[in-house]
Amino acid sequence: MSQEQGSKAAEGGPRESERRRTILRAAVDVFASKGYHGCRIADVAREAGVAYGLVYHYFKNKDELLETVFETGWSGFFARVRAVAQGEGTLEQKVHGITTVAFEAYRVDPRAVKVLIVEIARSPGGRVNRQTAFMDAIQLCEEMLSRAQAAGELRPEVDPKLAAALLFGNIEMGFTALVFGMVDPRDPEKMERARRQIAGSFLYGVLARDADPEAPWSKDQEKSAARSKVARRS
Amino acid sequence: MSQEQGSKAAEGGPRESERRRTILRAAVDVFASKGYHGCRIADVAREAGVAYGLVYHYFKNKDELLETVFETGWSGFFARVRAVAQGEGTLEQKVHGITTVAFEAYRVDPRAVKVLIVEIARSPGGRVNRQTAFMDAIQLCEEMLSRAQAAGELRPEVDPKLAAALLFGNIEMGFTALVFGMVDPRDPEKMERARRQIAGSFLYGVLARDADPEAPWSKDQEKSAARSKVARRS
Amino acid sequence: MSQEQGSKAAEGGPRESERRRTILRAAVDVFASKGYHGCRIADVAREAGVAYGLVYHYFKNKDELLETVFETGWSGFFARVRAVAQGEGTLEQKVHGITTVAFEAYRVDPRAVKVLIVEIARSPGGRVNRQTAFMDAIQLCEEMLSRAQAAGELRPEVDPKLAAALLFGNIEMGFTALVFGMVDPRDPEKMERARRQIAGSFLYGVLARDADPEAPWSKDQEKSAARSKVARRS
Amino acid sequence: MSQEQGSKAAEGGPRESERRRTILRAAVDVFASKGYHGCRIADVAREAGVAYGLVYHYFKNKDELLETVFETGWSGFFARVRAVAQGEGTLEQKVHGITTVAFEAYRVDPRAVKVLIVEIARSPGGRVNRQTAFMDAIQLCEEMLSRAQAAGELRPEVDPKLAAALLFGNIEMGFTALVFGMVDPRDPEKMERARRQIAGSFLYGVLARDADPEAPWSKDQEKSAARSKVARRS
DNA sequence: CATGAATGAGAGTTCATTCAT
DNA sequence: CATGAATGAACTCTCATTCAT
Repeated sequence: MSQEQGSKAAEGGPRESERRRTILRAAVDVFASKGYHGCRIADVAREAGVAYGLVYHYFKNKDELLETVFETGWSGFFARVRAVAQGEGTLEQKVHGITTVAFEAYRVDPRAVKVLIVEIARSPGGRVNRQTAFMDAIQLCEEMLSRAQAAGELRPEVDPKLAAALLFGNIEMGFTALVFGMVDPRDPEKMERARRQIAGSFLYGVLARDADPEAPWSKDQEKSAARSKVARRS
Repeated sequence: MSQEQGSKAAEGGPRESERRRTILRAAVDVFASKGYHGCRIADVAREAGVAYGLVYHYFKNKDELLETVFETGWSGFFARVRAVAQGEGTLEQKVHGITTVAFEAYRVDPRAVKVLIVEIARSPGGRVNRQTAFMDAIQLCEEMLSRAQAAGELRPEVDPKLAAALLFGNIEMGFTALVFGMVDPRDPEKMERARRQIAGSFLYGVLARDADPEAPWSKDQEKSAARSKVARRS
Repeated sequence: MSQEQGSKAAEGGPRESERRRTILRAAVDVFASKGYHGCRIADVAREAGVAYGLVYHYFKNKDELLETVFETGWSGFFARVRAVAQGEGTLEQKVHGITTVAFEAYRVDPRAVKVLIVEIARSPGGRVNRQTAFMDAIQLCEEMLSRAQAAGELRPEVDPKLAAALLFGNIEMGFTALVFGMVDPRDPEKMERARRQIAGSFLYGVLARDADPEAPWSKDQEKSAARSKVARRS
Repeated sequence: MSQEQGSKAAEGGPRESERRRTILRAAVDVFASKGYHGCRIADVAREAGVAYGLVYHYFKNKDELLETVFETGWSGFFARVRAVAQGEGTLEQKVHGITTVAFEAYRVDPRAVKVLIVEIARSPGGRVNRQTAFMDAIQLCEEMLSRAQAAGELRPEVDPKLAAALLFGNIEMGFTALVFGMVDPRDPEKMERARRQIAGSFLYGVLARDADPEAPWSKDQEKSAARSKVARRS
């Protein structure tokens, strides 16, 4: 997706038209603030500072524009989640890794995340792509959880599919809390605490509890901090 | 809601117009299947089997119709949640009660819940009411959690507001899983297991663990099941 | 029009239903304040304090309602104008009489006059009745003027038809001045002065001047004629 | 207006869109024949030979279209009237000038005048502009008459404001007579005679009568009658 | 590439009119 | 007589999409 280098412009333009990206960027912003249905192509064009006929040079129609916004935003997120889910580490590490990916995405581009969450993930009658994509992520985590379960990290009575859904439910609710202004996104410490609570809450609910007498996010910050990122299992 | 007797004002007083309820019901169904933006007033009218203009006899405009769908659905849900949150019982019982209320609502009228979740709770630029209502519920739970925290039921380092949000995040994601077809709503046992996982997952994450060494979904099912306040039928 | 003694009840009901008159009255008021097109039947009904289905008991449709408002208001006015125009007296007396009738009508029921002037006399594509009625009045005055012309009261070169139209033009503009608030209708003296100026202005323009050899506004007729800037043809 | 050359901005600068003018022209015609309320935007579009939506490309809504029709027609008329009223000449010359401006406007574009008179000047609940504009013209003439009165041209007992209103009342009634078909607009001579009767009628009513100390409609009819203005040719 | 005028189907809303009670 | 729920045609306005320049 990012390698569209074959420039159509003759001289030597880089991968993707500058204009196209401008429009995409504008679309993210406008969708985020007014919603997909609440905005007009003209709004996107104005935000991008181009004539609105130009939008149709780069995108077949409004829906494809939304689709592209989705792809662009989602593919990066998905790739990072997959890297974590299929990489090395304990389940705990992976869960913290996934939440970190999510929160980082929000920090970098909250608007894009908002569009993903609000406009796309739940749009009724959504195109196949979107539902599929969302399911893909859950599927990915389900597999991760199944492997963990097989390895004894996850309690056997937990349903991996539902647990995967809940993981994203937690993440999404965290975002919602951000979007609704319940947490100040500019306070890194609060953000990190929220993230840890989300990951921790999930983990407590599903982790096998054979060997961990300790509190998830005990007063002993060092300890808990140490746990989050790196993982350790005594 | 279930007593549709023939006469207009036979037994229960003046009530609400039969037709008005028919339209409201149709609106719920149409919104649920095609989304607010994707449906036309004509669809609602056809679904209700009434003339186009009659919708406007009972509702000022499309938006007020949505608003009313919201109020109608939400107020009942909210009242039940409040009864549980402000009633008697341990935090654990209450959390199980709240999730039970939510799942019961879904069982009774999945379409209405879908509209609440998909169309309203997240609609961008939503009317004050909707956002407020959602916040109200979280506020309610926050207070419940604060009291529990003061009583030592909740670990002190947990942020009640965020925890309240996460509780609803869990519930909502459970619904989403249902809506997306990940759990078959007609299988009561699966439903109950999902509910218990959601409640349990949340509780594990926040409960003080001095007094309850036991797992919520331990083998000893009777106990935890018994706690489920609302929908238990011993 | 003024003898509405009868009771509404069946036993001794006179000519017209009480309710019907109430509705008619309301129609006059509503038409006067919001215009024919700007109001709904519901407005008339509300103003009259009746259910709006009732309007259709007494009037076939909205247009007939307007028509009736017109007839009711116009017939009285027309009858009085005719009495003056076809009665005894000099042309001067008659003209003063006609203006007096008009101003009196305004004093008694300004709203009705406003409807007559604003809504009916000039409505485009008006029904035959309305135009006819207006023309009838002009016709009436034309005949009056023709007789006066034959009697030497009117200068021979004056066109009676145009003069008749101008008479009503003067009257109407006087009303317009009232409607627009340029003259306070509650000041009888000002009203009378306005009326006299209107009648006088008209009379000056058309009366025969047997004994006035002098030019109206300059001794030198040629000169003044020559002054007519644009359209003069020496 | 008459130079419809092919190119968009060939000779006269940027101007106004050709299409916009076409639509405006069509609006005048349609309003004139069916009235503002009686016509649909579709009628205007069809008359103009353009697509429905284009009307909304150039005008915000139906009301703005009417407003623009008004401005366009009125501003030209008003400017000409002002040029006369504030220019050089005797009161008599000016009054003749003003009536000439009005009749000329009718000759050039009777439809536009009809819309001005029938649809706008009297529309109930009209926008500020319209009423204001009408008042402006009367105000203009009132000032003209006041100056004339100070100069002794106007009889002192005449109220300039009312007289100004009556002048326009006369003019307007002349138009009405034309609109109603009482005078054939294609007969220049009849038109001119009507115009002169209107101007003369007004002048007789208000001009100072240096040689006539008597009341306008005194008992001494002969004298006052003598002043008839319209058509005498010594 | 870029522009924005032009198109027209579609949707929300109004309201005159009917009719069962 | 009286009521107001019910009907649906008509109309305004929007906006995605096309296309000539």
